[in-house]
Amino acid sequence: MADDLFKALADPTRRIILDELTEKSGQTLFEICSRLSMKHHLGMSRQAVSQHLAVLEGAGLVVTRREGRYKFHDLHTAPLRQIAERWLTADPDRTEPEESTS
Amino acid sequence: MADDLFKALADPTRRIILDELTEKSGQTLFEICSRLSMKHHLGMSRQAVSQHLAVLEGAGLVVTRREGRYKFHDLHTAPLRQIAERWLTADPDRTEPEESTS
DNA sequence: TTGATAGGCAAGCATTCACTTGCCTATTCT
DNA sequence: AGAATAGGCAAGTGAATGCTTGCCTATCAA
Repeated sequence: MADDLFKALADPTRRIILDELTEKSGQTLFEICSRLSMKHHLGMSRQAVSQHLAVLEGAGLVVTRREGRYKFHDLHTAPLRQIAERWLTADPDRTEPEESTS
Repeated sequence: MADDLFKALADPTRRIILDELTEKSGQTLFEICSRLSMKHHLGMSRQAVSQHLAVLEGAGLVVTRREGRYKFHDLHTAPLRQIAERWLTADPDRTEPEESTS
């Protein structure tokens, strides 16, 4: 379960997709495709992006809803919350938490 | 740079190593090996574990110090802090942050 | 109904990745 | 010095991963 999450985040393209969905949630596959192509110069096939979205959905980071022939992809950040906390609990090196916790 | 971090976290064995270093920082390679074998029933060669530690060190999650013939591995959680925050900033679905932020 | 748009399925390919095996170096103990 | 301990380097292997290509389904507009 957690494995899917970390594996999903392991790919740079998928992280960019999350960035784009953060900027604008509820995008279609084609919309994400063109954003990757335009903004990030990633010339990938539509299927490649579709597969990435499937992985993200499998990890629970993206939820989808169908409307007619459109399928909208929404970001779901809930699974991210547990990530860092797994090792930050015991936290042996609180060297630079931030500049002076004001 | 961030790529090394996410790639390092993508492997379940490496995450367990981080768990073990969280429980007790400053372990040697052999100490980690036997913990993986005993507690987690992971019968891996010493080199396999060594390679995992190299990946974790490359990601900045583990720092090492040599003393004589021993090499101690310490957890360094600083890189973890930036992870979740990357997509939690805009945060479109604050559904369940925790039970009532008291 | 025809054509265009939005998306899906599945096989194939090339690279990456985790792990092993074999051998080598460095430090410590007797 | 010699043996044991702690670790490192590098080539090889099998499986997983990212991506492509080809074809198929579903919805909407003309």
